[in-house]
Amino acid sequence: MKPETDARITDTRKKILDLAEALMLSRGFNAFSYQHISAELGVRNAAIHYHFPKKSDLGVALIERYCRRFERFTQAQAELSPSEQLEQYFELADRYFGQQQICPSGILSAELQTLPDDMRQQTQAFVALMRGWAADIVRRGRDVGVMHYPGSAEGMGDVVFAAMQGALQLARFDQQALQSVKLQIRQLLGCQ
Amino acid sequence: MKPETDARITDTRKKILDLAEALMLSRGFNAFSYQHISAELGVRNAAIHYHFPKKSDLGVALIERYCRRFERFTQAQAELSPSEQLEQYFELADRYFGQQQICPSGILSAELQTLPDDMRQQTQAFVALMRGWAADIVRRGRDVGVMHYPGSAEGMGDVVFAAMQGALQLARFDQQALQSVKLQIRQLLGCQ
DNA sequence: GACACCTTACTGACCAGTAAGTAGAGTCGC
DNA sequence: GCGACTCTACTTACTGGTCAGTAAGGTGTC
Repeated sequence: MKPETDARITDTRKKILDLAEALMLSRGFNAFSYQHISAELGVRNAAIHYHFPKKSDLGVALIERYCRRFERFTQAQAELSPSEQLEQYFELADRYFGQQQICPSGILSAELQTLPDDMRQQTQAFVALMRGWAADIVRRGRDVGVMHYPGSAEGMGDVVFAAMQGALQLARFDQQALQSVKLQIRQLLGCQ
Repeated sequence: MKPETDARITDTRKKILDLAEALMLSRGFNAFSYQHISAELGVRNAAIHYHFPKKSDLGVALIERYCRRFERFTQAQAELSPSEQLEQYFELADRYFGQQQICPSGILSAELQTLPDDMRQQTQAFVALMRGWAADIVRRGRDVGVMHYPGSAEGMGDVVFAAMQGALQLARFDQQALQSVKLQIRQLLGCQ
């Protein structure tokens, strides 16, 4: 009966978000239902609706959390070198892969046409964040002389971002594809 | 009453496949129903089930058609130079983009976890085809001296394939992303 | 007694899939 | 050249399941 043991900290809302996140990244937003969450959580369907009245509310909350998390992620490694930042991004992808998941921007853009309007706008903001960050890394990498590539930093950032998103999807068929793409990007950037 | 005028050629089965293809590439396989097709076609729902008893039959037929079409596509340009072949692949992506669609391998790998088994296997074969072809182009490009890149042809092929798949998804938010990625890939390969 | 956080119980929409019937066109025996 | 048969390509009518979403009630806590 210690106050630490009754896990008040982990409230239902957060559990819902965590479960929804895992479901979205493996099955897609349209392909999971409130039933999937409530069954796993041991509550009734309507409990989910209490926290997130519409499914799009849940979706928007998910993407907002991604944005916040991603901004914390980039801020936390603002002091790292560009090549270290690139490796951090690769590790992020490894984590998704380890859980049979794909990139959130990947699933969201694939399903974009069927997403509710509010989710679509949030997705756009999230993709812009990730895209801008990839461009930042390779721009600063070239500025400090550790990365070398032709063309613009925006173009190279887009290639890195798109290739990693594609690689996570490719990795669903061939486990080695992710490693292969990571290695090739390092070589294309001339770092390591 | 000429025998040519009563368009017997365009049979329902092909119309179903064409409509299903467009729906899958824009909405995804799980997000379209037989209703979508039958309403557009002016027939009843069960008419679709006559041609494709299960939805997975329709899905498998779709991917099989992709495989056949893609093999014809690659055979037709076997004589072209590697850089011309690359441009042909880019034009393929442009066509998808022009119809607000994404790459079939993109949507199928995103939805993979929710696809029926037979579709999953077909998808794997299709992805292997496209992936092998991308590697072939850059391998032959390097062999004849018009493309230059570090690392293996397989790695570079994977990057090109994954980047183009990702670029089509990115292009749903920013129209210029596709052009940007295409240009950057050309520059990375040192051709043009 | 007010509020947060659930519950039970329900609605209406949509979905894949099935069963049975039918219209028309082609084929065969005679 | 005509009825009987058969096959293709549908139709109508239905089932059972899943879904998001709602309304109203309960329960514990402050």
